[in-house]
Amino acid sequence: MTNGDIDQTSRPTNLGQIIKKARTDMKLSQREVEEATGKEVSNAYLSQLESGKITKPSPHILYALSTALAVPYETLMERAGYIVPSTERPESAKHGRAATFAVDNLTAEEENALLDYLAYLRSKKG
Amino acid sequence: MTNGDIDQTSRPTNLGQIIKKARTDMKLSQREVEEATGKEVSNAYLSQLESGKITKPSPHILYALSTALAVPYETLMERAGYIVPSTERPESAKHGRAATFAVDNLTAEEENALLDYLAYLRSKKG
DNA sequence: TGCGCTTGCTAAGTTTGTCAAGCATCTACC
DNA sequence: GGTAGATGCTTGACAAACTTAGCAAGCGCA
Repeated sequence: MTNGDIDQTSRPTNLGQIIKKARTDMKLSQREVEEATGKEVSNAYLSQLESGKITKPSPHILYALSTALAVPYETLMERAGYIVPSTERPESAKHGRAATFAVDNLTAEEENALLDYLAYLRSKKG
Repeated sequence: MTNGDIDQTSRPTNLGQIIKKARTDMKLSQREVEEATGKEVSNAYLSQLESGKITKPSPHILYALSTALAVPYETLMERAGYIVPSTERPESAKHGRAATFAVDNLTAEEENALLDYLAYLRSKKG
């Protein structure tokens, strides 16, 4: 339909094709996958996923599929357009300096004192 | 309303409370958070999140909030009930409380001021 | 030929995240 | 008093995820 001809044999790029390829590679039917996920993903829904009618299934669904189809969870998450936590962040000092505080295991009192102080600093600055 | 009295000062356990505490700790209004996320999270939606009316916001939303509120993305994902890929078992320190400062939005001055203040606090206490 | 079973798919419905608009309350300043 | 702005919250609408029931084509088998 909306679907032109996509090279099914080479490496698939969108989520639906990844799922479909993984499933057919394992020689499973859609209903078998439904079983394999413990009914967490219905065969009807799987069909919609593979045909691209659903573009962003919830991580829960993706996790079930990742285990049933032996595809890494992160891959599916990424392909669904979700931001994948940690797992290497290229540059962005991000944790660099922040770690100073993180590593330092603050006590609750210290945390509160620092937060108050920070609020004070910022209020001063406007 | 539906909300009994929940100890707001101690460490919150559900998503809404985590978000609310992070926001109030930073002394931001809901509309300021909306701005801070570049309008990716509306103040109306934020209100529903904090009050627990929404239990599973999309990872996209959680990511925006994590950066705006300086709370680790993984924490929010976990609290929203999503499975977090890889990333060691949370068993150990992780950052729990210190992460409140996760601090990619501390300026260098603020960081130094806070570190000095922390050193001062600890020297006082022995 | 007909029956049973499987496979992939779709049509229709429910649920839920998300937003725009607007209301109620509080503060502050005239 | 009045009115202006900020803050938290609710409401109504829409879209997208997800479910349930069921259909059409294919298979083997008596």
